[in-house]
Parts: sequence; C-alpha cells; structure tokens
Amino acid sequence: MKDYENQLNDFLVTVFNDILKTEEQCLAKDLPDLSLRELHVVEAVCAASEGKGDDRAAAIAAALRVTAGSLTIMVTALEKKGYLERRRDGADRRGIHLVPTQRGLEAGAIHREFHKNMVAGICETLPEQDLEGLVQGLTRLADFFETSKEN
Amino acid sequence: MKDYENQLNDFLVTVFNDILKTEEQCLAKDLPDLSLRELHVVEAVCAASEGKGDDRAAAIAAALRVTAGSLTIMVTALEKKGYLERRRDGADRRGIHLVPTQRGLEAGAIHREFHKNMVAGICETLPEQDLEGLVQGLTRLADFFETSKEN
DNA sequence: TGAGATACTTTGAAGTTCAAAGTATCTTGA
DNA sequence: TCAAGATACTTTGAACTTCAAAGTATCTCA
Repeated sequence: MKDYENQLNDFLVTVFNDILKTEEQCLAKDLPDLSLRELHVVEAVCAASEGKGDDRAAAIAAALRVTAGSLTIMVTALEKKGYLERRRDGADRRGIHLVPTQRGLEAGAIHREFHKNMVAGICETLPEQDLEGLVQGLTRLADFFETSKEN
Repeated sequence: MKDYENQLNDFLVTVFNDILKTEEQCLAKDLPDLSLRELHVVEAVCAASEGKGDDRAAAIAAALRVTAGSLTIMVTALEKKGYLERRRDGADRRGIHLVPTQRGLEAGAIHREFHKNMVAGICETLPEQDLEGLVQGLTRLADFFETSKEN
C-alpha cells in the first residue's frame, strides 16, 4: 500500500513531465511548424467543430484554461499559418466561431493518431484487469483535481 | 476494451493539462514567489542532495530535460531568491554542485506535501485492485514514452 | 604542452502567458 | 427609446521559459 503511494508520487514528479517533453519531440517531426500548445488549440477547435461543444472563442479558452487574451494571440498565429479561421457569429456579432481549415483537420488527425498509437501500445500489453484499474485510477486523479480547483 | 481506449485518450487530451494548471494554482498560494518550473528545479536539487543522484548542474538539467543554458538561467534566479546555492567542485573546478538552502528544503517539503495529499486522496478511495492496475498502467505509460524517446 | 573535450555561462531571439485597458456589440430597466 | 452595464473579443506591456550558438574556464590525454 505504502509502496503504491511512493510509485504514484514518483510518477507524478518525474514521468509526468517526461511525457509532455516526449510528445513535443514526437510531434516536432510530423508538424514542425506547430508547437504543442498550438496543436492543443487546433485540437480543441477540431473537437468543438465536431459538435462536441461550443466553438466560440470564450468556450475554447475555458476548455484550454487560458485567458481570452492568450487565446487571441494563439488564434491569430494559427490563422496566419492556415490552421484555423475566425467566423463572426451572425446573430451575436460580438462572438467569434473558430473553425479548423483542411490543414487544421489534418493536424488534428495526426495528433489523434499519435495518441491512438500510444493508447493502443498501453492497452495491448496490459491485462484487462489492470486496464480497468488504470482507467478507474485516472478518473480518481481527475476527480481529485476537479475538487481542488475550487480552492 | 475499445471503451478503455477512448477513456484513456480523453484523459491524455484533457485531464493531463488540467492537472498541471491546478497544481500551479495550488502552489501559487503557498509559494507565491516560485513558478511551477522553478519549484521543479528546487525539487530536483533537493532530491539530488538526498543522495538520490548527481547534484551537478549537467545532471540536474538532464533530469529536468532542459538545456544547460536554460538551467543556468533558472539557477541564477533561484540563487537570487535564496532557494539554492552553487558550490564549485573541489576536484574538477569546471563542475558546479547545486545545493538547496534551508528555504529551498522547505519549499521542496511543501511541494512534496501537496503531492502526498494528492496521492493519499487517490489511494484512500480506490480499492487495492484498482491501485495495482493504476500503478501497472502508469508504468506501462512511462515505458511507452521511454521507448518513443529514441525516435 | 597543446588540441580537443567537457562544464557551465552569456547572448539574442522566439514562444507563451497574463492582467489591464480598449473596442464593439448586446441587453435591460427606466 | 436610450443609456448603463454586461459581454465577447483584441491590444498592449511586461514577465517567464526556452533554445541554439558562441564564449569562458578547466580538464584530459597523447
């Protein structure tokens, strides 16, 4: 039991950071003109455009947990690079809808593919029972942070 | 099975990012003059100083996966803030040992405490079996990235 | 002893983020 | 109807993080 705690702690201290670094490196090969942050924006916009949520700037910013100002800067860069487009809302002309271009959709697909490979790599070597535990545990991890969020 | 894959993927896309954000917010309260990055440097130095590894700058930089130049900048700032000290190596005068000050040790303890609470929060609500799976799964996750690292 | 390796620092530039102020548009209550 | 305030996004100025490449000091070994 105590041992699990130490292993989990070790994971959170070291491996967590490694994962982000490695993902960044892997994606630098396939999408050299996108940083990981930018890719996350593209991905959030792709997800929203598939009807999985609000595709307006404020909603995307909230999902990514960045301020509206930060998002504006990212979107301007991504629009310039041809991954996204801004579309003024017809009804409420203050609102901006963010939509992926063809290029944006392709980038999203590449990132998804990367994740799919990773997840498949994990699933294929883990016994069903461990998978169950992993998913349960990660859900609990998410819950912990969800409740911590309210200070 | 397929369902696990989707859940894992969702975790990697959204929750992963949330965790970093939340940790950052939580620590901003207790250690307002340290960013999360800086705290990670302090923590790595604390770990090394406990005999868990090489405490020279190059080793710390490798552990954190940043360049030597980046580490220099962080260490200079942290030395100025009183969390770390540089100590020239006696035998090889090119080398710099990084050691935590009292203040650095305290910061490390606070961060560790945060992690301990988080891990305890997870462990206490998860059945033993799920914990086993979680640890196994995370280990596999780490392995996946370890092997991807070699491009 | 001198050439090259090693360990760290400096420099210049780019990317990311935020708070706060600014602009445009909408909503609501008098 | 219209002004006050709310809302949605953008701009601005500043700080932080990072890197590559060049620079400095020191060591190693032939």
